[in-house]
Amino acid sequence: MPTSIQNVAAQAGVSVATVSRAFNFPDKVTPATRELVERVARELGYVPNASARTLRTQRSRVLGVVLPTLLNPTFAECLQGIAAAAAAGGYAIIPITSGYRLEEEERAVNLLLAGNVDGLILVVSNPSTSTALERLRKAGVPYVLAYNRHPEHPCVSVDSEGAVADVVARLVLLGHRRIAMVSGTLAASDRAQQRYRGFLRGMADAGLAPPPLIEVPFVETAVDAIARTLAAPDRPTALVCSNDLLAIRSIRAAHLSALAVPEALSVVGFDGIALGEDLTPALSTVAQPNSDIGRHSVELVVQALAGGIALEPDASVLLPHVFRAAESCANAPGFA
Amino acid sequence: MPTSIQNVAAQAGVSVATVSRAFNFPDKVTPATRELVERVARELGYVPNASARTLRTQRSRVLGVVLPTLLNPTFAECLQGIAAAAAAGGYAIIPITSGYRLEEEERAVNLLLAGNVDGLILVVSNPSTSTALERLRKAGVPYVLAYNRHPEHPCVSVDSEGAVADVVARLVLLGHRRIAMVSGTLAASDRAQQRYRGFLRGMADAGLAPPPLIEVPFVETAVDAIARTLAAPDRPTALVCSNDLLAIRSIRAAHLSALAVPEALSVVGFDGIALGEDLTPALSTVAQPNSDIGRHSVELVVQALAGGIALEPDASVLLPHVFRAAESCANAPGFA
DNA sequence: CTGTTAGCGCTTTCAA
DNA sequence: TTGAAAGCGCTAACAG
Repeated sequence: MPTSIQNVAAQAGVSVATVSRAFNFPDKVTPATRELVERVARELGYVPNASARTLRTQRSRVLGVVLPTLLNPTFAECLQGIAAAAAAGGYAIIPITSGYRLEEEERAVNLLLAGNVDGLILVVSNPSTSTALERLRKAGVPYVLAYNRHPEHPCVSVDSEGAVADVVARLVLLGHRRIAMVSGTLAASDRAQQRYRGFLRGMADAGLAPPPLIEVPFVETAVDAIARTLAAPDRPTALVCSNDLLAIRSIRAAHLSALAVPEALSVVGFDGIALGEDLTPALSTVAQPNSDIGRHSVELVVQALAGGIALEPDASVLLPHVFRAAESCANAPGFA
Repeated sequence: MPTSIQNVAAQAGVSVATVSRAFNFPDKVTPATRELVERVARELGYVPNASARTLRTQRSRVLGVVLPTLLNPTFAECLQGIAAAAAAGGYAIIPITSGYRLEEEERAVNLLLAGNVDGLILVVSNPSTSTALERLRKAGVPYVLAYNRHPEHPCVSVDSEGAVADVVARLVLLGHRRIAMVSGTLAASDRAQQRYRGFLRGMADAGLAPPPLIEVPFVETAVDAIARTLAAPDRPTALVCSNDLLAIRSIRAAHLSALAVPEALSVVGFDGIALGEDLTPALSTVAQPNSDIGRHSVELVVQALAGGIALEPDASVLLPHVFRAAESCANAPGFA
């Protein structure tokens, strides 16, 4: 039975307005009154009712977060950053996962909007095809996309395309010529598309013909699919993976194919999940500042909220990534 | 500018009560009225205001979740189960991470309570020392502990102690005699304590003297600490790890010590994170039904909520675990 | 079956 | 500096 402001007021012998002020504008009441109210409130275990406050002020001080999944540590790390920044700004968060499904993204946005969130951070499958974003814009609720990149939306991301092109260039320098890319379903993610584009560009820049993309729709069959490619006589000597989880599965596929990593096969990931550094072999990867992406996203919407201004696409920011060179990547076999 | 029930009523030419009924008790209005209301609501993009509803009904249909961290896939997997079960029961969730810190656990509970959650699922460091639980019980909000195990609280967990004792027995059967345990700070987690107890029991049952616990307080130094133990001439031939993340680091430590896993060193984890199956070597581990633990926890509090009854400690349930035999564990060196 | 109305707990003018 | 009172959007008696 939560105590209400009424009880505190009665017990303290002041009006509810005074109790409210004592909490929200401590300077607008006499120090004596304030202390009295605070003491009584503490004694009664009074906690302001968030719903009532939200209803009255039309601000919930809650941020909604829509993520594909928490099972990929990338997003878990990002969420950690979001949570920290939100807390620092006096906001609570309510995260919902969409499982990379469009209708779930929409459901999540609806749920969050109904829940009176003041703003949203979201990672969508593909901004171009997202119906949820349209609804969001119409609702007039500030939002920013994390990881996604799109000219019509405010985004916090890294240059995925450039990063992968660089990776290819590095591999070429290490003597690799047969370089293949491993990706999840391209259609399901704008990031996968950007990364693949970077792969194609990198190969073109090196004057190499890109082999067919190894597209693995289901994680369950990923290892098999990759192993199949590794069984070919002209198998690649290096695999560029669209994310770290795929890189880990690539390493497993190599193992099952009796190929040593990195001696017989180099593997490079993308994301920079913390776990990658503890693996054996340690994962070479394009490390994104996952936590910062979250933090920065929050800061953008909090600023918009504070200023009462809309968030425009030109608020977008590209955060720096770094290539984390580690054991899973080395010279091509036979390369001096 | 979210449309209110008033607007829908006016536009449809009915009273607000009718609109409310059309949404909450569709059978209590004429089909014609219901369709009219639904159509108008859709046209106006009406979404019921959650805060107003909560304020009025005193039920938020929101469950609070307190977890140590999402960076450990164990809890991310559990949260996935929680989210699914909550959604199925018509509840939203708001998860908060506590970073294994007591004061954060308390902060989280306070925040959640202020946020009007109807019930809570929590994973605390140690139920015995948790001040948050006392506050919770007093608040009269139904809650259940996940993973924790304590006679005075309703808990959903596995028999950690028995599981580890079994692991030791298995290792002994494989010829291992020098078996050591790797754990995080014992004081920080009741699970770590239970698992260690299981280790001691397993060793005692086998008539073996347990070597000192390898306690690694900080993840950053875990690999070094473990490697140090592996450098000793009477180094263990098997490592029982209190969780999968430690097992992964143990494998890395072995690698840095030029010890092959499992040929020179067997490593067994605990938790059963999905990733473990894709690693090389694939992780031997005590697999907990992480998702089910979450699901089951939710079901307990939802039932309590529905029945209006308190949740007693005797509602606790022990879920089955399975030993997942995989590549990281094998015969002791030289054992036929 | 439908409408009127009180009030959930809080903030915020407006007066005193 | 403080208090009285209106009202945020909704649901649930209670009437009709």
